[in-house]
Amino acid sequence: MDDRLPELGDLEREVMQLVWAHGPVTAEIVRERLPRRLKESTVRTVLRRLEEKGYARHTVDGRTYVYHAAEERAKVAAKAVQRIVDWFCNGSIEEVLVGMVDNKMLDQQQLRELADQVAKAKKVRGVKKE
Amino acid sequence: MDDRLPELGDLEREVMQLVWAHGPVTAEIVRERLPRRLKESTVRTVLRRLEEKGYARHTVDGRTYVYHAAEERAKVAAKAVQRIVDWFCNGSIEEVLVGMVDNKMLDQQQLRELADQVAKAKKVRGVKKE
DNA sequence: CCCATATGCGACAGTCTGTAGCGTTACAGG
DNA sequence: CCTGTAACGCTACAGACTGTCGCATATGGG
Repeated sequence: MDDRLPELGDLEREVMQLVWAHGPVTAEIVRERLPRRLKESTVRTVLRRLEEKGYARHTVDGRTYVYHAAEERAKVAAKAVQRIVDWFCNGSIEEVLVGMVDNKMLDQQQLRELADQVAKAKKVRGVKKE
Repeated sequence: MDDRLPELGDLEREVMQLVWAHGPVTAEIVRERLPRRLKESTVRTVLRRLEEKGYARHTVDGRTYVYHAAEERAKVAAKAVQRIVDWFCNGSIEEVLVGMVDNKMLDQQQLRELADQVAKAKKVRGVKKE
């Protein structure tokens, strides 16, 4: 439940982005959407690795594999951030936020708004899982 | 001013952690502090690569190299987080925070406190840079 | 002036990633 | 029922990155 997903390469990340963006996709769909033109086998290999790494799963439709994300994008991002925090800041999220403010990546007001938005978002979704 | 530092391997990260923790350090110091016992040359290679990657710098004391962090730990962490956000959330930090709340990595109250702490921290340090 | 020592360089194996060819298997139509 | 086509997984392979060193070289201190 708290598995550490392996990191992704550039292409792998691009593909995952597509998987997240457009719902379930086939290798062919991914291939079409990708900027660079790759061979089908290449795309399929990436998809397979993505599944091995735990980022995606597939179901079978006829003889076609349909891939869908194994975890929500936000969740994966959150885990990645968590890892960064653990590595560089002894788990202190605060330190990172401070660093971001220092770095002009966001300011206090923005941060405060985020706190509100998050609270709101949670309320809207309700007690989703439980 | 907004350079993307390359990612670090496990050992490299451990070493950087030491550089950040104890002020300027020599290869020997790092070697002693490291859990696993490595050869001096190994440590020096890592330090050199760290410098090549832009994470550290060195000054010379007699015939000894003294390494010190090129950038604050919090700043590097912030950049790393920023990259994650760009990759997975189209730059929406909010989405990540929501994900972290969802994942029970932190709750709204905590987030609100963070906002306060950050604001406070900034005030304490004053208008440092500018 | 010489030696001990700290340095950089080059090397090497193991792993990860991008990229793809190929043999195999399984629907779909004749 | 047989066969062609299409989708699949497997294996491969070169290039980068990393962890680990050994070694020839340069240099400061006594």
